[in-house]
Amino acid sequence: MASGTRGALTRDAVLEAAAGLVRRHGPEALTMRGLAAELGTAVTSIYWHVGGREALLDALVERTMADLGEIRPSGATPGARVVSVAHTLRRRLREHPHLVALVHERGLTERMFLPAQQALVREAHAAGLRGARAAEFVRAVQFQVVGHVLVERNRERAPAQHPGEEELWGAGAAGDDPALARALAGPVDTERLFTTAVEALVRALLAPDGSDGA
Amino acid sequence: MASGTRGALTRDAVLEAAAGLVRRHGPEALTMRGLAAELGTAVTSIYWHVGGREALLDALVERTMADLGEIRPSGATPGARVVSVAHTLRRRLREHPHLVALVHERGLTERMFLPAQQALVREAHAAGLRGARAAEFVRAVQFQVVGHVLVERNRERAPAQHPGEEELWGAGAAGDDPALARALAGPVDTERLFTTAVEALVRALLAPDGSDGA
DNA sequence: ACCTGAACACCGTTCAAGT
DNA sequence: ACCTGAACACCGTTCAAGT
Repeated sequence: MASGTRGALTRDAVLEAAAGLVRRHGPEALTMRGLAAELGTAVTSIYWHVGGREALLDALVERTMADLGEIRPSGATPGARVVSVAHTLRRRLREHPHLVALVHERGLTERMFLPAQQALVREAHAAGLRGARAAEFVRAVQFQVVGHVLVERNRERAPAQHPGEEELWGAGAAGDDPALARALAGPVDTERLFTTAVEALVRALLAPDGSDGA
Repeated sequence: MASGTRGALTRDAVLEAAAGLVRRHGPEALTMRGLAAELGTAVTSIYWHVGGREALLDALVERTMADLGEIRPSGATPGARVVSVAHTLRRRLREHPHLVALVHERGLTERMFLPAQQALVREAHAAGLRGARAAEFVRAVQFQVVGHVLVERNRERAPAQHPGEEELWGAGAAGDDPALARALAGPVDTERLFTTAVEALVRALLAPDGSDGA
């Protein structure tokens, strides 16, 4: 069991082992005692190197968030580049399935978005938005992307829901629109939905005639 | 301490006491032993009436979700009515601060939105959308609203973030747009942001010329 | 049918003691 | 400086026993 690198225990070795545990079995499987067993050391050694469980999870989030890296927009128009930033962030977050929940529990969703924020500001300026309008645009995209990822992760974890949409839209409950009933009863194409929503939001907020101009 | 209604212990009395504990101190404060103490009964009696902790939380979510009630749209146009549905759902969820996290943990965010779904389908039809297009519209609004509430709740729980937007946008980091730097460094008007985002999404998706029409 | 105490198998954390 | 075992104060859950 003790897969720890023999020799002196280091803070990094503890974090590495903890990250592995979380990656393989989720955050709830990370117990101080289990981690110590995996490292072949005493529980209390972990406290010496990284502190308690909370500090350990903090360090883990920090470490994973750091290698999300910077985000390079691509596309011809500001709108297209904003959409590309959204897609990149979503993809990166999906590569670390447990991170999202961990970050959410810690109230760090805001920080999660920081690397993307500068890029979005540049695009907002390029699209002619400035000041408070630009800030609101950046925030709207941020809430949209992070919110979508949270909801998406959520429904992946709980595939069967009762009573769910299937039952609700099973019969001819949708008046005279069977195609709609079928669509709502079936699974969601979250990738497509994400694209649709982000594109719609960007289109509306970058339109020359915003609804709250003045 | 024992605030329990004297006499026979009922499933309802247990749920009532549990709901009070969660409302006052949050879900993590709900322990089987603490609840038993509050009820002036043995821990194991709770197991007889409602089952374990997981079943207890399930019942609590069920019960709170039930009194979210149906949603009546208001407004002159379909677009305005959709926005009103979004606002109503957001307001109701904010009245039960702990519910959102509880529902999220249980993977029930989808169910949370069911009462609003029928109303949205009606408005989609009224706006001329049908079939898959209408379904996608409903889903987009659903993800938007629930996602926003999740992010909003999250940042309320963790007001101080380091390094946060304040530091990032403190200096003249935003090129030549001090108004934007100030806006991004300051707090978020989530209510206004919610309105802006929902209105933008609805405007774009209900526009006669959608970007992905056939 | 309803309620009980005791016991089991876990937790995270602290602390005094070792080297 | 680093690591240890023992102990503390909790958990949720099960079970055999009571009435």
